[in-house]
Amino acid sequence: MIKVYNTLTRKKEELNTLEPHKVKMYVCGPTTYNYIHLGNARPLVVFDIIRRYLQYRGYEVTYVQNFTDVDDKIINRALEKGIPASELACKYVEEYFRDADALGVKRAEFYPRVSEHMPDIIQVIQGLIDKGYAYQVEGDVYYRVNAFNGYGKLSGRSLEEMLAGARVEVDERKEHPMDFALWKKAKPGEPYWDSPWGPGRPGWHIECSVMSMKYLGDTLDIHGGGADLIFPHHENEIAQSEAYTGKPFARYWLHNGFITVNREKMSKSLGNFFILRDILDKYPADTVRFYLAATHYRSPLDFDNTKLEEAGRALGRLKNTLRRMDELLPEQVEPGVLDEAGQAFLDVLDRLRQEFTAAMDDDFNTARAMGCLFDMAREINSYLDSRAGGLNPPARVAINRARQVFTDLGERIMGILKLRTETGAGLVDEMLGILVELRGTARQNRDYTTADRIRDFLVASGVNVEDTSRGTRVTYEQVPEVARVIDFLLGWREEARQARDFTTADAIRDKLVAAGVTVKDTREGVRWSIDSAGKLS
RNA sequence: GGGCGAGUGGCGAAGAGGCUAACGCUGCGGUCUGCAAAACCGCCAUUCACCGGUUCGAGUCCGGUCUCGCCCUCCA
Repeated sequence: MIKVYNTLTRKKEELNTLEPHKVKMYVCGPTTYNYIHLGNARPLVVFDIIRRYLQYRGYEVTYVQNFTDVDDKIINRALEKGIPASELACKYVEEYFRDADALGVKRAEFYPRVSEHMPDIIQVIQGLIDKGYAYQVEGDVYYRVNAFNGYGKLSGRSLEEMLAGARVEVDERKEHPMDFALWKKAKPGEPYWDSPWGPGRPGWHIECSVMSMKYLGDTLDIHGGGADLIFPHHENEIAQSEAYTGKPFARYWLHNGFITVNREKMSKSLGNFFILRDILDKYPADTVRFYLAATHYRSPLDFDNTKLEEAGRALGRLKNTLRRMDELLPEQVEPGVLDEAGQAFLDVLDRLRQEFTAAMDDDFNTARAMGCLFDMAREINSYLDSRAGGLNPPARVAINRARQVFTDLGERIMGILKLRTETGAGLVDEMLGILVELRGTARQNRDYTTADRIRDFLVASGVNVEDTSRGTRVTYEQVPEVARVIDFLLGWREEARQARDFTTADAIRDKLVAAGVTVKDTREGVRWSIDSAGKLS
C-alpha cells in the first residue's frame, strides 16, 4: 500500500488511482527562457523517481510534463536578444532535454507546449466565459474567483485572508482583486494569437489546466511541482479546471521542497541560483542525482559544493560494490544451486529489499530507501570478502542474484548506479595500462620506490589505484589528460635510457607505438604524436 | 499582518507514542596490504531548540516560548 502526502488535505493518504494499476501524472515543467538551475532540477529527479517507483510497483504510468513556451519572460528576453520569442523558447526546450537526459530523467509520454495548444486553450476560456466563471474586459479575459467557491482550498486560505495581507496592485477593471488573467491582450510588437477577444496570448495558469486535461482526462491522479507553485499557479489550475468540468481536477497534489543556499531559497529573483549546466561541468551527473535523491523530497535541501563532494563519496561506495560484483561475475552465470551460506545471504538482502519498498511506499522516502542500499552494499561486500579466494559456482549464483536486486533498486528505481562507460578514453586507458604493468613489474621485484612513484603520479592525476587479489584496479571520476600520461611515460623512458636500462626504455616505446603513439627521438628531445584521430574517439 | 513548515551527533539526514535514536560523510582504533587504497569489524547523541502538560511510557501527542525558512508578487 502506497501512501502519499497530499497538499490538498495536508495528510498522508493511501494512493487510490482512478483506474486500478494506472497512474495519470502531470508535472509542471519549466518556462523556457533560460538554462534550468539546480532548483528546477529537483522536481525533475524527484518525480522521475516517483514515476519509476510506481512502475516498479506495477503501475502503468502516463507521465505528462509541459513546457510553458509562451510567456512574458520569454518575450522580454527575446526582445533583449533581438530574436523571435518562439526561437528562444525552442532553444531552451532543447537545452532542457540535454540537462534532463544527463540527469537520467526518463522521457515523459507527452511534452505539450502552450504554442501548440492555442485552439484548445481558447475553447476552454470560452467555456469558462459561457459558464459565468470568466469575463472579458477590453481584450483581456479574467477568471472570476468569487464564482468558484472552492477557491483557496489548496493553499489553505480564504479570499478574505488573501486580501488581508495582500500586496497586489489593484487593477480597477477587475471585479475582484484576486481575479487572474486567462487571456492577455497583445501589446504592439508582441507575439499574438487570434481569439474571439482579439489578438493576445494565454495567461500563465490556463495552459496547465488545458493540456493536462487534454492528455490525461478531466481528473488526474497525481499533479506535481515545486512548493512555490501551490499559490497561485496550482490554486488557479484547480479553479479553472473544476469550474470547467465540474469534476475534481487532481486527486493527489505533491510538492517538492526548495533548494536553499545559505538557508535562503535558491531563486532567480535573489540571484543566488546555480545553473545546472555549470554544476554538471564540475560534478558527475549521477552525483548530482544522488544528492537530489538522498533527502526526502518535501524537505528543504541546502546547497553548497561540499554537499556534492560528500554525495560523490557516498555514491562511490555504492558503485564500488557494484563494480566488485561485476569483476567477479562472468558474462554468463551458469545455472546452479545455492548453498546454505548463499541462501542466508540472499535472505538478508531480501529483508532489506522489503525495507526499501516499505520506505518508498511511505510517501517516497528516498532518504530511508538509500539507507537500505547502503546496508545492502555492506552485506554484499562482507559476503564478497568472505570469499576472497574466488567464487565457487553456488556463490556465483548468489552474487548474480544479489546484483539483480541491488541494481533493480539502485538503478531501475533510483537511477544512480549506471557506471559511466568511459567513452573517448580508449587511449588513456591503454596508457594507464602500461603504467600499471610497469608498476606491477616493479612490485614483483620488490622495487617499491619505483612502484610508489608511479602510483603517486597516478593519484596526482586523479586516478585511484587499488591492489586487489585479482590485480591492480585503476579508476577515475574524470578522464585524466592523455598528454600528461604520455609525457610521464616518456620521462620514465628517458630515465631508463640514461641509466642504460634499454630493456625498459624500449619496452615503453614499443608499448606506446603499439597503442598508436609515435615516438621520435630528436636532437631537441623526445617528440610524440598520436597516429590516428580514430584512437581518441 | 495572515497562512504553512522546520529545529535530531562534528556535518548531512531518517525516525512521528514502547526492542540498543537508521544510513552517509568526517575522525579514531583494529583486520587485510610491502606501504597504501578499497573492503570489513569496532568506537564517536543517557539524548532529539527550550519550558510545561497528557501518558505506565514522548524526538514522536497537546499548550506555550525562542530561532529559522517558505507562501501571500515572477519563481521548481
